[in-house]
Amino acid sequence: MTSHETPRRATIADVARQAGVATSTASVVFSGKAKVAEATRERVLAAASDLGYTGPDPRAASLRRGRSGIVAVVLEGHLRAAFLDPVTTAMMDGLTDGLAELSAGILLMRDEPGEDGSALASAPVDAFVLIGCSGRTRASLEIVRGRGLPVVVIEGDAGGDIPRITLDNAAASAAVAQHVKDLGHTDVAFVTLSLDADRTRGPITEERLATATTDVTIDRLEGLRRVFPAAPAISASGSLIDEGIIVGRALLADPDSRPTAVIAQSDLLAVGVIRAAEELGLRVPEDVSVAGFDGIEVDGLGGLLLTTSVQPAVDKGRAAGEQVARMLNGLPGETQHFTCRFRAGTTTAPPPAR
Amino acid sequence: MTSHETPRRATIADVARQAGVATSTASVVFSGKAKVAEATRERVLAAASDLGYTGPDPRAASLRRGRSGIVAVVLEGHLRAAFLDPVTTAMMDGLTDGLAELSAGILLMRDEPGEDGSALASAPVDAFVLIGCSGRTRASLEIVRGRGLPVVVIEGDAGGDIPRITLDNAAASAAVAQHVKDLGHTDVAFVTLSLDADRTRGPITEERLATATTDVTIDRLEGLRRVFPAAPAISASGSLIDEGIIVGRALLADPDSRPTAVIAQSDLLAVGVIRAAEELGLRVPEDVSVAGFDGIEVDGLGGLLLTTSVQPAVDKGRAAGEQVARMLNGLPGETQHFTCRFRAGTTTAPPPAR
DNA sequence: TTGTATGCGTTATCAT
DNA sequence: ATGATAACGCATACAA
Repeated sequence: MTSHETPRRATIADVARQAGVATSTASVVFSGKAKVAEATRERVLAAASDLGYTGPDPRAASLRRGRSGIVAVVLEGHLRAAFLDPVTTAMMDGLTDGLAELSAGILLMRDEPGEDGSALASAPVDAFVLIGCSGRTRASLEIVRGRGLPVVVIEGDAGGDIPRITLDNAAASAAVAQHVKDLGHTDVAFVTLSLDADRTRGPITEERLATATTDVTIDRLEGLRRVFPAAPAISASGSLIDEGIIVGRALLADPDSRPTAVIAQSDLLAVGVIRAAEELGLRVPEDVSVAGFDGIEVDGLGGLLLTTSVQPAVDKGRAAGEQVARMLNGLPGETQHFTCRFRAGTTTAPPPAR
Repeated sequence: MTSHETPRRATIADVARQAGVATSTASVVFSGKAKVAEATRERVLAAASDLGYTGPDPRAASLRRGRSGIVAVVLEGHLRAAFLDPVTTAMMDGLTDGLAELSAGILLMRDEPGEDGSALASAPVDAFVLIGCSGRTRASLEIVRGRGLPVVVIEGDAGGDIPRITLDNAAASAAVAQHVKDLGHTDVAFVTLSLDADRTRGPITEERLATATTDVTIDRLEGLRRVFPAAPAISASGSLIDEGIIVGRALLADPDSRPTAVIAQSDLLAVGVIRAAEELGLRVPEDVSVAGFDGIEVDGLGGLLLTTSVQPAVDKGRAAGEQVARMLNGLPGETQHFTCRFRAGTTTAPPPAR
C-alpha cells in the first residue's frame, strides 16, 4: 500500500464518480442492457476516456455473470500432435462454427498423463469439449463432471448421461474390410491406432487388447475382425505418416510373411504404409493393397486415391459446438451419431497372382 | 428465487461451515498456501466431498487473484487457416513450451476485420500474443494495449515499446534470391503472401504495394528486390498449396513469358507452384527452378528437397511464451530477434539452355 | 494453527 | 432514465 505502486487501474466506480452518475448507470452504458440518455452516456464515455478506463474487467464480469465466455477444448497429448492430425483440425473448424452463436473463445487444454488435472479443475470456462479417445479421457471426465459444467465428448465413452458425438467406427471399418475381402484378399494385416495412453507400438495380443482403453481403436478393430477374425494387427503409437512407415516396414519387409493387403485405422497411417511399400520396391495396389480411415486430403500419393472410410469430421465438431450452445442455454444436450461413407479408391486391387 | 431452481452449488463458505472451521482455513486447505493441521484438513475435505464441492470457483478466484491463468493467442483470419499453416502450429507448439512454467491455458482468438474487437476487449486473459502480420493487427493492438496487459507481437510492427519476436525476413529473402541469381537466372518471378487483410490475389503494382500493410510480405519482397529489382510479383491470398497452384499456373502457363525461376514467400506456395509446373509438363528444377520460405516439412515433393530459408518457428513461439512469462512476473519484456538459415535444395538449378 | 474482516470490480434488482 | 444496494465466491492481511 505504498505510494510507489503502479497506479491502480480505474474501475467503473471511478468512472461513475467522475461522470457524476451512479455506478449502475455507468455499467449500463458499457453493457447496453438498458436505455441511457444520450447526454449521460456521453458524460460517462468522456469520463472513461479521461481515466483510461477501457471497459469492465472481464474477471469481475465473469464472476458476477457466472459466465466467462470460454469453452475448453481438451485434447490428448501435445497440442502440436493434435494439430498435426487433419481430422482434429477439421473438427476444431466445425467446432468454432458450432460455437459461433455463443461467440465464445476456445481454450486449448491438454489432457496428459503427467498432469494432475489442476488445469482442468481451475480453468474459468463455461463448458468442456473432450476430444480424443484415450482412456485418460475418463479421468479428465471425472474432474470435469465434478464441476457441474456442460460437457460434450467426441469419440469416447462418456458414461452417464453425457452427450456424445459418435461415429459408426465398427461398421465403417467392417465395410472397408469387406471391400478388401471382396477383392479376394485373405492374407490381411491391420495397423491400428494406439491402444491406450501409453501409445506403445507393437503387435496386438489378446492380453493387450483386454487392457486397451482407447475406444476408437477398439471399435474399429472390432469391425475389421468381423470380416477378418484372424488377421494380425500392429498398433502404431499415433496417427502419423511416420508411424505408418515404421509399422509398414515391419509388416512388409519379409516377403514370406507379407500380407497382400494392409488396412490402417487412419489415412495418415495408410499413407505411411504406402511409403514403406514403395521403399521396399512394392507397387500399390499391384503388389499390396492399402486402405485407410478418415477420408482426409492427403498429399504425396502421386495420383493414387486412397481407399478409405470418409468420416464427417467437420460436422462432428460443429455438432459438438451446437450441443454446448444448447446446454449453455439450459436445454439438455443430446448425443449425436454420425456415419461414415465408404470410398473405393485406387490403392486397393485384387491380390497378385501367386 | 423459487424453490425449483437448481440447488445452488456449494461454496467454500458452505464447506467451512459444515466442517466447523473458518472459510479462510478451508480456503487454505485448497490452495495449500499455508500449513493446516492434518485433522482439520481432513475434516474440510470430508465436508467438501459431502457437499459435492470440487474446489474454488475459478471465476471468483480469478477476480480475487487478479489472474485468470489464460493467455490469449490472437491469429488473423479463420482459425482453421491458422492451423493449416505448419509455421503457425510450430509456433503454437513453442508457445506452449514457453508458457509452461505459468501453466497457463491458451485462448484462441481471431482478429478479423469484421469483428468489433469486443472479444479481445472482454476476454478474461492475463496477456496477449499477437501472431500474424496483417495491418489489422495494429487495430487489435490498440484494443489490447488499452487493457494494460502484457503483449508480445510475433512478426508485426508493434510500435511503441511492445516486445516483438522478429525475423530477418528481408535478409533471408535476399539470400534465397542471391542463390537463384548465382545459378544464372535473370528471368525470375515472385509469389508473395497477401499484402493486406483483403488478401486479394493478383499482380503487385507500385500502387498496391504502397497501401500494403502486411509486414512480412513487404519485408520479404524488399529482400527479394534487392537482388532482382525488376522481377514481377503476384500476391497469393494466403499461404496455401492451392494458392500456389493457382498463381503458379498463371505464371507458367504461357511459354513465352515464362520465368526460369519462381521464388515464393512460403514453402506451401512453393509446393503449389511446383505442382502447377508438373501439371504443365515442366520439370523442376530442369525447366523451372522453384524456391520457398519457411523450411517446413512438406510431403508430396516426390524426393525433391525444397530450396528455402529455414526459419526457427518453434523457437519464435517459445520466445514469445518466455517473454509473456517474464512480463507476468513483473520484468520488462524484451524484443527477440531470430534469423533464418538458407538451405539449398534440389528444386533449384541453372536455367535451361536456350 | 485458526479465525475475522475486507475488498476484488461487476451487474442485477429494485426502487425512485 | 437513473440511483442505491446487495450479492457473486474467494483469498489475503492481520489479529488471536
